[in-house]
Amino acid sequence: MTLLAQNLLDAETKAHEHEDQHQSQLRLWLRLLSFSALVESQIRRRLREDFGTTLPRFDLMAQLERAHDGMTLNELSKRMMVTNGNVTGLVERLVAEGLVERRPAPRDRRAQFVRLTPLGRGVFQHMAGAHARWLSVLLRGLEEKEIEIMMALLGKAKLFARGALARGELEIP
Amino acid sequence: MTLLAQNLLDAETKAHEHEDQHQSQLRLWLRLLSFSALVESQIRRRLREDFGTTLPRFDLMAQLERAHDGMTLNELSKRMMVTNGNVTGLVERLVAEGLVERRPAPRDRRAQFVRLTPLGRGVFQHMAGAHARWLSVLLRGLEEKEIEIMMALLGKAKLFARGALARGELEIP
DNA sequence: TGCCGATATTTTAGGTTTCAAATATCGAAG
DNA sequence: CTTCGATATTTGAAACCTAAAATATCGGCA
Repeated sequence: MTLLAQNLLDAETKAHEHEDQHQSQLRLWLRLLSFSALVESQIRRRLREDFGTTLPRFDLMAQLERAHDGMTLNELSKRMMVTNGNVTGLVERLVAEGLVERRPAPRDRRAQFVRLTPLGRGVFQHMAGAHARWLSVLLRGLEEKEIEIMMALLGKAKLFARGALARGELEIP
Repeated sequence: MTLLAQNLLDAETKAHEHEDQHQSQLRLWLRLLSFSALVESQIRRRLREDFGTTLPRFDLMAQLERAHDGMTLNELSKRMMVTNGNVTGLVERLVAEGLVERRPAPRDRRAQFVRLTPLGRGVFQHMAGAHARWLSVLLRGLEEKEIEIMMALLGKAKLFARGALARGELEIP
């Protein structure tokens, strides 16, 4: 038997050994997705009905609210975990609505800073309060202790996932 | 003091009483979002690089794979938790790729059944295997026991959220 | 100074998503 | 049988999102 064939067989065996684990991981992922889809759809609906805005716009404003002096588009896209081109369009619309303003970065003529206008800040604070209340309803099922457990597990999972990605474990397996 | 003003004050007091809880619920939600965004972006990338497809297409095929006789577009949109119009377009593209086929529903001329073609079934099984392996890497941080805990907590949270929604607790608060 | 790889942003093309309006059909009540 | 509210789907407009190419600038190095 060739070494390659041996390795393939090993892999096959290993795969079967861990198939149950695969199953439960898949089920967890699907459950997580369906829960977050449920919550997200309600938040989107409420943002639209109550404030005439969208979740991506709210997210962008939430990022800006913490940085009083604003931040660069690039940093914004990293924090929001979306592409640069996406942020360009979002900022465009928020500027058109008067909620956000752009200004050139002081030392770097490639970059520009973007920040909330006073209007934007006021509007956001309203929305953030409502947002927190909606979440308090939608997550009512979990007690404080359970929230802590879940926070810890998600934190651990994320840490390991980042590690695996950094080691390239997801590539060409 | 008017009744309205009294109610508003009560609401205000209540809000402050529960503010810590609000905080932890918000933090949990953000952590859940950031973890699922991380996993999702990797799965999207892998589906594109390895199979030249997208997550929504994969999701649609995954729904169809369980129903051998196919299902109606409406049922599909409910299970995927997306709008009807969305499904129309997705099915259109999958039909064009030869992975899915439509046929009129037997008794209802408004509806049509949609199902995987044999090609679609074969392609999906390949993708599903890879998908499970990616998840096994991305969720490696959680032990079997922890997965069970998280499954239970998510299930509970979802149940309560559905209940709250059914009782209209998210409306005009 | 002038070149060059890296970084910040925009643009382009295609796909995804939503809502609301339009179309077609169903099923039941009169 | 006819009408009418409900259901299944499609269409249209606008937004969101991505990847990849294009543009502009930076910063270091010869």
